Amino acid sequence: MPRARCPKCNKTERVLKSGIIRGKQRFYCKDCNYHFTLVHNTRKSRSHPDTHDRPTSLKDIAKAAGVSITTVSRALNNHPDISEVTRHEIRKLADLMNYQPNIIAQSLVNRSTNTLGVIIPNLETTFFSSMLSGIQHVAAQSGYRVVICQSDESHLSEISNLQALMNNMIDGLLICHTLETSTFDHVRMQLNRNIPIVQFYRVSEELEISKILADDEHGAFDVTVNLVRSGCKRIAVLLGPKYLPITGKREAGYLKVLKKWKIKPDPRLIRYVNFSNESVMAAVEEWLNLKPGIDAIFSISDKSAVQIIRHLKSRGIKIPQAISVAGFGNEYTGEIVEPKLTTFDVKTKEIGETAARMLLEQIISKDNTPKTILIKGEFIQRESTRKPSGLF
Amino acid sequence: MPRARCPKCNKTERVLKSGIIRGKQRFYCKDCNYHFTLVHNTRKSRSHPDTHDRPTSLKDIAKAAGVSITTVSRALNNHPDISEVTRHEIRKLADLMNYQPNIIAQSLVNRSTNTLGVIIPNLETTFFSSMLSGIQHVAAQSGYRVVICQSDESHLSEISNLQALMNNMIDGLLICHTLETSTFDHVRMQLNRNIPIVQFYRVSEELEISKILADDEHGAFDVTVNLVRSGCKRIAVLLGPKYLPITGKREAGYLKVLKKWKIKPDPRLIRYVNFSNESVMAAVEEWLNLKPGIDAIFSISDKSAVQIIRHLKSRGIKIPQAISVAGFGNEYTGEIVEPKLTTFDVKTKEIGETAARMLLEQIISKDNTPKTILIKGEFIQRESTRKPSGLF
DNA sequence: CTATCTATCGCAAACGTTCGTGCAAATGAT
DNA sequence: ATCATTTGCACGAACGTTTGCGATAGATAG
Repeated sequence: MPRARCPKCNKTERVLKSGIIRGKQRFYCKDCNYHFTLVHNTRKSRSHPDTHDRPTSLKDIAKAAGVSITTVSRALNNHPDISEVTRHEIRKLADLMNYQPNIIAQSLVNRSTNTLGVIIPNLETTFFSSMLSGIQHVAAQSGYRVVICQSDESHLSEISNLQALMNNMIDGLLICHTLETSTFDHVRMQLNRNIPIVQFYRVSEELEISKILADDEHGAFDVTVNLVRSGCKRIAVLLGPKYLPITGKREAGYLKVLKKWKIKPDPRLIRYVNFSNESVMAAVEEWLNLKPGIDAIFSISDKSAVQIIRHLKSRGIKIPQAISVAGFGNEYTGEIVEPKLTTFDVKTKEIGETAARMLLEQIISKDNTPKTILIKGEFIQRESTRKPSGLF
Repeated sequence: MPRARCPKCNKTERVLKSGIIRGKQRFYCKDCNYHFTLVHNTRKSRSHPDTHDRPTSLKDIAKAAGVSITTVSRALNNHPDISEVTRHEIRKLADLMNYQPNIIAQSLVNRSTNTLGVIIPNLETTFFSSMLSGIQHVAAQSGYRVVICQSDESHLSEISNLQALMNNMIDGLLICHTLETSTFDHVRMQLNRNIPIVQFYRVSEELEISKILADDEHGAFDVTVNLVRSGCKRIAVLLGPKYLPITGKREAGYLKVLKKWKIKPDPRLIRYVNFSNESVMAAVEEWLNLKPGIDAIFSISDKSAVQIIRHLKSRGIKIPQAISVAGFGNEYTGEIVEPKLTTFDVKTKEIGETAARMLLEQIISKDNTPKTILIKGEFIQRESTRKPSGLF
């Protein structure tokens, strides 16, 4: 058994084993009263502390300039305590050594990361990705980074994303809930940390935080009004899940028009679906078999509306002569489909921009009093509905 | 002049001004030999160090459990040095106190952030946002966050985004260059840091880093072959800017088919555009005025192809009877337009997923040897081109 | 019972910043 | 010349972790 050599007295006689620590054999020299293991210098080369390959730090510049770390930091931050000559000298040196501040260290001491978190149901449709685009632009303008999470319309995923993001990583959160999300305890639990949260598009009214919404009620009102004015009397409406505030708002807008025009609402014409193609088509088929036929379909989303148009066309139904179809959202496909889709532009990008601006404002002002902003949309008359006659 | 009171001796007589520091007046008490400013306790309440409103840290748990910070850290990290009882005790306490580790502090000491950076030209089109979606999914599976930057097809924006992201913030970078980007020094400058970079979709061959590409040459080959087989002989092709590798690859695929079928290439049929609608339409108009007319248009992107279809239809040109139109990319709109667009599915989401997987592999293995992966796409025959006769 | 070993914990240094304060030298006022 | 003030810089603590190593009480072997 080759005895270990004590690094202090350089003898081997009085050295004995002293347990195993993290897989390595440890030794103990009775003479020197010294514990040691055989593998050393794991973390950094202690023999030559200069030969690190790390990016240059303030310490490196300080050493090169012959000043303290503090001075370098202050010089680079334009602190008034530093003289013009020193500042200049240090800046030149920092440039030369290609110094880039370590954002992580800055974040640790400043307790802020200049990062916003975004939780969004989906990125593969322009509807949401354009919101994200708006968010990212506004954030970048203010020097904020954006980290994103897709919940994929899964409530559980939303919860885990939320918890992951809120761990000291972000200065504020933007969230657009999934279709599944009907309880909000996971958000409520995070409110005691002092990280502001702003909901956008799909919001919950039971939370006392800021919200950015599309003007769903007015939007649905506008669309329905235009359908009525064009002569439609039996307008079927496709809505989202019943517990979503968006659904309620749109239904309210729709019903308000019927009431104003004294049209008796037919509950069979109001259907709540989960956006899946099957549920949409099932609703449409039922409508088509109704005894007093329908003369218009107002769909929750442009995507469904486009599917409906294709379906009706395949069944030989003329649009808009027999049935008018209107969508909601103003996605690009609505411009491509034939006939071109009448819809309501909810200004998704503007929603994202406004949400980000509000969040940044809350972060900077440190004032978290809840505000709500409605983004006004715009009715877009195209070809899938008849033109209003103007007699009303 | 109200003299300041010394916080030590509580006298005002021997206190004199001592410069201005960070905007605040400083004082000096000759008796106590003590410097002070009037505003105190900015960083934390030093009088009652217990009454912080910070999230619970290891230190808090340590104090509550009566052990050292080290022990708490090790208990929570399942370090073998900690006994079962202690570990249990501490975990229970941590749960109770709602402890969440500070990711920033972890990142600082571990020198890794578990974060990937993505620079992407645009988010408002499904083409790129679905790549991002793929990236995000793969990253999330491995516990990595994703921070995104849009370059908005601006070279300068790409550069500044790149520099901002590379400052210790991310463990690896995924980049898809802008249309403007023809020099790559800004990327080359970052290669000496040991942060792996992977290019995807739009790549540069002059950089020795990993790349994930669509199979442009085969894709263009497949599309062109199908046009030729359907009887087209004068196939106009719309390409991107000449300096993009993608352009070269597609042109090569196109030319290879012509050569194989012994069709003499006509330089007037090959146009390089910058994706703007005007440049596309200008090219189309020139083609339509050519003496021996064209019988097919193969477009760089589905978006342009759809625009071309609408343009040709508005001029009364039958598709595909008079002119076939094929796109590239397989965007959703191609399915909506009439006639439905024949195109090539480049599998954007798969490109994103593969890029993220490769980057993660490089990060974990610490092996940055460049690899290149071609993502195989799929030709999609729809209605905007004639069916191949099968005689060839 | 002694010699050795094991299990379990704590100390303190690092990671790269920012910032309150100390302090000597230069400057200004009388 | 003397004292009051300003200037310019440095020291060291703090942010919340991780981790190498030291230390000790109990266990085990001989």
